[in-house]
Amino acid sequence: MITIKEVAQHAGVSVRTVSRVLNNNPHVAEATRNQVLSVIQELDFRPSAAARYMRTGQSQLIGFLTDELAQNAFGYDLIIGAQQAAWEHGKLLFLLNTNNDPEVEARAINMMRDYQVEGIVYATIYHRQIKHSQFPKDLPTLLVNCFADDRSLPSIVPDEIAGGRLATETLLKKGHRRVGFVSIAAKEPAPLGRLEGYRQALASFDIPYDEALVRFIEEPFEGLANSTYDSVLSLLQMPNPPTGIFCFNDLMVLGAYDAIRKTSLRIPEDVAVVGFDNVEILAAQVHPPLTTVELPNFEMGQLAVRMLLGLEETNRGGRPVQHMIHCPLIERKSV
Amino acid sequence: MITIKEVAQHAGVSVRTVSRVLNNNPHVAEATRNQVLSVIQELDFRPSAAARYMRTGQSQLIGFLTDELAQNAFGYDLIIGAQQAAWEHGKLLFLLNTNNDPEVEARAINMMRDYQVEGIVYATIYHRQIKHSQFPKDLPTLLVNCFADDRSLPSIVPDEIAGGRLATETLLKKGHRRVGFVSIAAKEPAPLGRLEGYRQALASFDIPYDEALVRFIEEPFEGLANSTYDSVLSLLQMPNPPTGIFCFNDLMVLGAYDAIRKTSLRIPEDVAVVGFDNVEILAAQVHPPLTTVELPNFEMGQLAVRMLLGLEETNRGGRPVQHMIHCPLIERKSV
DNA sequence: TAAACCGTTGCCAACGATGGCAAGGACTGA
DNA sequence: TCAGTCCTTGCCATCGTTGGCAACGGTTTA
Repeated sequence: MITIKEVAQHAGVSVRTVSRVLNNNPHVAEATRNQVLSVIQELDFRPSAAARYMRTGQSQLIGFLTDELAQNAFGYDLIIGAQQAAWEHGKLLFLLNTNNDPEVEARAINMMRDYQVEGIVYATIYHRQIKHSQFPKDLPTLLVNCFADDRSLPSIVPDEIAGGRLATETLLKKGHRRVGFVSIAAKEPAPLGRLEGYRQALASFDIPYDEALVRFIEEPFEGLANSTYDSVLSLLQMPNPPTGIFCFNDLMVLGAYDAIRKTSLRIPEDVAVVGFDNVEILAAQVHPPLTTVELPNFEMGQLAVRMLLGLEETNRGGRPVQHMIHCPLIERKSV
Repeated sequence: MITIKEVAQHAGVSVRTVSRVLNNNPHVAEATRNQVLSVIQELDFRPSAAARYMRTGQSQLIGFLTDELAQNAFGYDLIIGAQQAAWEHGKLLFLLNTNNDPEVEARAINMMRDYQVEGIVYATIYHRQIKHSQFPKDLPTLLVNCFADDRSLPSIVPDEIAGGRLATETLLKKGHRRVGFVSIAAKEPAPLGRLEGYRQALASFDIPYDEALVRFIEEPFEGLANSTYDSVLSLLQMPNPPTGIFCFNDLMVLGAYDAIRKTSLRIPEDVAVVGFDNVEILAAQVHPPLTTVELPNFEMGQLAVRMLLGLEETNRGGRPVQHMIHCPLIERKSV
């Protein structure tokens, strides 16, 4: 391994001067700088990040902690967004997937501290509440897709209500007056919020909420698409069936499509469908391509890192910012 | 930040002794060790990885480089597998996604060198050949899902031929004698290998290869499921249609299922389907659940790290090992 | 009784980089 | 001509940790 000392020797200057060149210090004669630069190139020298950190206290590292997120297709864009933002600012990302095991999580946080990460992004796969106490107080922490029980940490979460409203309104605006909603039976922000959005949208069109049009799939959620098939089928077999269906997520749309085709109805002519999440390999590949509300994972990851680096506001009125991210509509062909 | 010096002061011993405790050096009296340990706990001291590296030259870091892999749902298991193996040996993973941009890739490798990673795992999304020259010769490198043009680097790739054979045999064993194959028109190891496996399986059952039963989808591959729909439909409308269909990947199965249902045939009673990749959110969720050949991404990631750490053979007869990973069949309900 | 030995401990240099400080040379202005 | 200034450069301490070496007191051995 080449060191700064060797570079100095080869260039016939002191170590201090090489250091100055490395750090773009103006107090170096142009000729000296070029000389050093060429030696650096020639020797293929790269300063040791560890040694640099020792002096400066800047590790340039960001810890990225996930529960089960990284195991799942849904969240990968989040990591990529975070990585890109980090990269743009010369930072590197440490990725650790804890599989939602508290013990692993504690060990992961310790490891990150060992490497003196400048901050931690903690991202969860499902929008949920977490305990703030698991994070060290002395380390900047940013939550994505989750929020602290006492709101003591800045967080970024999707605006589920607005998203649910948008999905429903998309159907209502096309003239659908009987709109079904297939969701999951869980007391979590996502199903709760999207349902609330669904109700708000109906209300804004002066349509009464009809609970016969709403189906909640119970746990376990393994065969989710399959359960959705049953739910949608029962919806379509009602005497006054819905002409538009809002699915809680894109995965469920697989089942919904099957059910609609089973009844020989056409999409979108007879029944329009709107999804949620915009998982590309589902939404863009099903037939017809799915109109869905996007969970802007890439942007959320990007914003998380930017906030962590202090490039965005993280405090408003003395309280950590709780960002609500707008989920845009991705129009394809199912409405 | 607490340092070893402060621990030493609090414990009333020398820095050297604390270091010995930290490194489980036997030359410490039991009482002293306990005393130091309790101070460490009390102060919540963690040794600085950077300082430690400075002395020992062991960064405990592994670079994980991906082309577009991390952007795609297909490959995340690979990353999780690698991470878990690294974790088990006290190593940390640096994740960098280069988006297949050579410039970013070069910069990423440099960054990893800055942090003195002990080795690099380079994983690609599609099985392909890469140039060995982009990697530094002085850094252990392991290729996953790809191989070096001159085979100068150890690599781990799926056994496409055996996988294709397994998929096809699964159909043949159930009595299907007319087996269609829908693939992509690309001169890459995956389509080439799986086709070869398909031919071998037919041959072993004494069935002549009939090119009318094989369809190749041309680029671009955006609407892949949709193109598959057309291909499968044309296959089923042949005078002597296949009763079993092998799809190059699980994504294409979405289109295949649609086409089969369109012709009012049942799966698997009238037409059996086998996929490839075992992408959970597709294979386990379509109806009926898909029997498919698994691309064992988790195991490949795990093996990559183990090989990099020297826990597995990386050289045989003076040549870098080129591992062929067996792809097992995941039986569900489509055959 | 002295030498050898053992277990335990501490001093100090080293890893590779940075930054404060000072010094050398060239130039300016009086 | 000389002091003052500016530009450029080098010396050296420092960051937190580890490991070689030496020293210490106490015990065993010849």
